[in-house]
Formats: sequence, C-alpha cells, structure tokens
Amino acid sequence: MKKYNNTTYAILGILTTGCTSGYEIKQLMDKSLNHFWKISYGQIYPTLKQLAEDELVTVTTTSQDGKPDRKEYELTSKGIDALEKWLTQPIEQVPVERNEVLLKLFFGRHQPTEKTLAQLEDYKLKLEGRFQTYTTIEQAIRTNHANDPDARYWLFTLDYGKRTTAAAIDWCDATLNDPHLTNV
Amino acid sequence: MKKYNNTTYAILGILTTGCTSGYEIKQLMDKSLNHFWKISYGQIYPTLKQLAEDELVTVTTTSQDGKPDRKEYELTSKGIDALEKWLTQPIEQVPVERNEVLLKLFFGRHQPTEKTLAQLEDYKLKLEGRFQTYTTIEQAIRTNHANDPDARYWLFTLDYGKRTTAAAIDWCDATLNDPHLTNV
DNA sequence: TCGCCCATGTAACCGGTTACATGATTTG
DNA sequence: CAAATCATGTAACCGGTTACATGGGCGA
Repeated sequence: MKKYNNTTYAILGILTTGCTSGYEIKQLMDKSLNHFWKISYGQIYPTLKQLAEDELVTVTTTSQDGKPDRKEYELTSKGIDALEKWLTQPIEQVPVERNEVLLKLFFGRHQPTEKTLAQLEDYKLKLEGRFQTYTTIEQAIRTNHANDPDARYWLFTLDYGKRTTAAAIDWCDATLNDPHLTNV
Repeated sequence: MKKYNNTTYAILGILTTGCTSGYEIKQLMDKSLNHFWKISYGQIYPTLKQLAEDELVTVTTTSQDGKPDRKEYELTSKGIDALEKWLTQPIEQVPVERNEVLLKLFFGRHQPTEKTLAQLEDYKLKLEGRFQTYTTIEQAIRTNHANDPDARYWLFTLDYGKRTTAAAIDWCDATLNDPHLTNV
C-alpha cells in the first residue's frame, strides 16, 4: 500500500467525522485539531484530488443554486483500511520542536538581562493566552459534544496541550526568578 | 536591514561560541541546541555563503596538510549587530507543534482500545528516553562548562525540555489510566 | 581492508504557506 | 456599499532533508 504523509491521513480521518467538502474539512480542522495539526487550502485541495485518484475517496460534484459548486468526498473501504492501518503504526520518533524563544535565550549572554526578562514575560503571556484557548475549547466540547463518541479523544488531546503549556508557563516563572539571571 | 530566517540567526549565534567552520558549527549544534533547533549541512553551507556575501561574516580559507581545506568564518560588527537586534525582538507567535501521536489519538474511535494503549505506551517510552538524554546533557554541561558564561543559558533551555517532557509523560500516565479509555 | 573522521558542497525532492483568481450571496 | 461567507483552485516561493560526490588520513 502506498505511503502518505501525516497530513493526508489527517484529511482522511477528518472525513470520518461527517464533513464532506474541502471547505468543510478546513473549517472543522481549524476548530478541532488546529492546536496540533494546522493545514491550509493549498494542501487540502491537491490532497483530496490525489486521494480520489488513488480511490481512497469518491467524489460527487453537486451544484447548489445561489452557491458555488461543491465537491463531496466520501471515504471508500480502501480509504478506511488505509486510515486504520496508519492509526496502529507507532511513530518513528518524537520530532524536535523548534523553539524560537529557546534559541534566543541560548544566546542570552549577548544581551542585557532586562531584554531577556522581557522576552520571557512576553512568551509567558502568549502561553497563558494559549492555555485559555484550550480551556475554552474544552468547555465547548463538553457542552456541545457531550454524547459524541469522538469527544473523549478530543479531550485527551486538549489535556495534553494544557499540561505541556502549563509546564512551559511554570518554566517561565522559574527562569524569571532564577538568581543566576536576576543577580548578574 | 535585511531579514533572515531563524536558522540563519542560529548560525550567526553559534559563531560567537568559538567555532569557525561549517563542519564545527554542525558539530556544536548537534550537541548543544539539537533538542530545539536541528540543522543539516544542506542549510549550513549555503547560509554561510549568503552571510559572507552580505558581509555579516568574513571568510578565510586555510589549507591544512593531511586534511581538506577549511573555511574559517568570523562575525563582523555588522553581523553582531544583526544578531543582537534579532535577539531583542519578541517572537511573533508561539508556533503550532505538530504531534503525530495526538493526531492518531484524535481518531482513536476507529481503533480497538488496546492499540491506542500500545501507542501511548510506546510514546511514553520515547519521551522517557528523551528525558534521560536531557539529564545526561545537563550533567555534561555542569561538569565541562562550569565556568562558561554561556552555560547558564544552556541550562535554562534544558530545563524547559525537561519540564515539558515530564508533563507529556504525566499526560501519558493519566491517559493510560483514564477510565474513559480503559473501561469501554 | 573496512569504516569512520575530517571537510565542503549541490541537486532533487518534499511539505507547506501565501497570495492570487473567480464569483455569487448574505449581513451589517 | 462594504465586508464577510461560501467554495474551489493554482503558482510562486520558502525552508528543510536526503542522498550524493569528492578525497585524504587514521585506527581497529
């Protein structure tokens, strides 16, 4: 069986949740797995085309009056097989997450301490904003998708985001208060 | 002033730590900021060429007997300015970190629970390995670079890695023991 | 002798974003 | 009247990895 990249499987997977068009896929992704897998139309449309060629999905074009034409994609059994096979494969390795703040901090010696502190404060604020976003999404899922069988899995991914973000915020605090940084 | 990408600044920054050739840059990066900023020769050599053209660094080719020619790069004052200016700029936004395990977990409903558990166990093992690596590097810095003025900043970045990895491991444990997952 | 270390470099490729083009309808 | 929403798509570009080419020295 042909190998695809993870983004292709993300699209395949999202097709199981009831959305059918490229436009809908983008919308659903933006509000559900945006925090760990963002994608753009520049990927979605060509990928759907490819998936149709490979018969992992079928296409039906429907014309709607007053609205642009719409292509509806549906998973084939071949598509479901491919998705399920991918799901069970363990990941090869945990990828390195690039972090611009750490990169700047790494060269912190070439900068007055107050600038470093400002950088950390700014980062902390951004992380706190992100944490808030996670909490908001979590509430939305709990109220709007209480009976959705997918919901529990979505909450797991949010919990991951909250925990790692909280740890990063704690690190900001610890570093901001580190005597090695403040008493130079 | 021209804008460069972060990798270019990473190279610029690493040139302040005493290494001079492309080969040395790669080596130092592999053992110091590899955990949050990996790069390959395919980026290093063309970037150094560009930096020399833009006069942020100077080049001197030295021939060594018994060894291949070697190009030594040195920061110019213009290069130092560019680096310092970049250092103080706050980051635009915290980037989305793609996570293949979360992506698979998100579609966990289409998989038997035991497979999901296996995926999580595997992930946890990999994270524990990474945590160990961080601890090892930390010890190495404390013993080999005790008096290096850069060392404290390096330790901050390691602390970040340790904290966020530990949080991810905790999440694995919590999810593995979550009754929503184990009693289906 | 095999493979690693030193050392530089490039071409092909991949994954992804951004900006653009098109165009009707609805909402403020 | 402007702007957003619905809807599809492509071309240019960017950042990055991988694989390859070259070639002497050195240790097991």
